[in-house]
Amino acid sequence: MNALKPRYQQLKDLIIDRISAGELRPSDRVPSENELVETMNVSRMTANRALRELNDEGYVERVAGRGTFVSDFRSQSHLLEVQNIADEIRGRGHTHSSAVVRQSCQHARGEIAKALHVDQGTDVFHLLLVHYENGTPVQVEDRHVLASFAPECLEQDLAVVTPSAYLTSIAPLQEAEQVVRAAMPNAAIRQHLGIPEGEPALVVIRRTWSKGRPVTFARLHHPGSRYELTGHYTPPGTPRSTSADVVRLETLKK
Amino acid sequence: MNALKPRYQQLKDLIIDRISAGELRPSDRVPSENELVETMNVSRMTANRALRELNDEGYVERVAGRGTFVSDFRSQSHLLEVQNIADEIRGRGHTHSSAVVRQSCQHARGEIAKALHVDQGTDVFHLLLVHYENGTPVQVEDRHVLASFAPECLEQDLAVVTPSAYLTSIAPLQEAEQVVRAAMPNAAIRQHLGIPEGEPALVVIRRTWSKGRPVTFARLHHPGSRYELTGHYTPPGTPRSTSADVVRLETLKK
DNA sequence: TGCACTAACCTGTATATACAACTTAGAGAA
DNA sequence: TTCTCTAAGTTGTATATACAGGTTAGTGCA
Repeated sequence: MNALKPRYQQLKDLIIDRISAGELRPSDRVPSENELVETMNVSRMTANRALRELNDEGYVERVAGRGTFVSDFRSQSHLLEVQNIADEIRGRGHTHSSAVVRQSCQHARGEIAKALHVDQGTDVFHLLLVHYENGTPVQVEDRHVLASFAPECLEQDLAVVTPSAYLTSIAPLQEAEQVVRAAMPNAAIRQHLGIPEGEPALVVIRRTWSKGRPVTFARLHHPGSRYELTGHYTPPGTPRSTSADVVRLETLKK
Repeated sequence: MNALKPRYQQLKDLIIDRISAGELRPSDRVPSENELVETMNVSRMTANRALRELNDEGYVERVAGRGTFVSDFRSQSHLLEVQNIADEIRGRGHTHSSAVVRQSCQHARGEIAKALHVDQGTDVFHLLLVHYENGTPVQVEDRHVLASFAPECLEQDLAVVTPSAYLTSIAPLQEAEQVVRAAMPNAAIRQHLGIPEGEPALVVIRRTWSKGRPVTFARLHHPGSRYELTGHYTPPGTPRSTSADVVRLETLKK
């Protein structure tokens, strides 16, 4: 029953776990092939395969003659791939945490009412959270939710279950619309993100539909210096291979 | 000099070429490891690595006991409108024009060489253009093209046929990778875009693949105050999750 | 006929070995 | 001191070998 994983996969898991646990940090040295041969009792080719695949998947970078080093994950997420920032961060093996700044009921007005296709004065919940990756702020989530769609929204502990996780648990999303902008954040946003004046923010404005109507409208501010969106398009070749190969166009550790 | 590729890479290229040429069609059987051992004069482990990586990259699917088969990837190319800003602008009923600032041959180094997967010093063409919508600058295109991919690049009048239009006329694109960032542009970029100091830029960094290798690397700067990216996402029961949903991305003038 | 079994494939993994190329620390010479 | 060169360690690749397990066609028995 317990299908034993291949040895090379066990090695990969072991190293990924150590990275996830923070035991190995970006640019730290990963045990060399020969060290793995001795400590893990495998052949060098098996250790080579484990480290090579971790390199292909972006977890580590290998330099002939020097060694293998933990990649400096730069925050990135997939364009148009609507996903939970908590999952995104955890998918990088990092720790997600968040703080709830505001969680209240308001009457929709102006832009919000228009975006949600409701009359002025309709009840909406206003949520303001800061999301942290390994303790560093990476997103300010300023979200409005149609109260009739998620009536128990104010009772949720949104620091534990993120708004988008909670909302998708209520009903599947049908459609999402995103706008990406570069903008100068105001002082409040700057303070939440811990960025200096003059640094731009990457702003994602997202509307999500469920049951045929828009149910939530969110402004997501990210620090321009620490966050980027990646998109990937493949007509004929290479559908799979997780996040694979392609993504690294930055990160030389200096 | 022509650094000889590893044997396993030669095998991969060979099979990709046969797929690209239509000689091997989806669900066709690919030569088995043992057949490659005999016909290509390699060891089985080398053939195994080639086929295994092709599997990881989605070109083929392998079934233990049965064999290796060309993946059934679906029909081609949307994204082309994304590739060409001239079409996007004209699609809005506006007038596109562009000015060529630089069109020269350089030796790849640092980030460029890394992004294009070539050695330092490899010939690349450097193109710098400014694109205008109704006379207003909307994009600075800073592009590097593998010289071996587009040897006649310097003879083109890129103000008439945009670089991306010219490149797609040479060979179909296999894959595109995009990164979106918010950043403060330098003085040169600011001047080209006609924006004041302190205004952020929305930067799209795009790499495109053809014939299995990255062939061009472009940085596209847009004025943050006048440009945004919009995307649309629908999660219908698309069996192919990874590719199709990430596709539609269009620029909109505010 | 119908069925079970087997032989011949195939992929998946693991090991031992070998050589090449690269990097760096340190020994040793000027 | 400063420079050069070497030795050790590292990754990258290639091969030969071995065994496990999945799949299929075909043999041969009932």
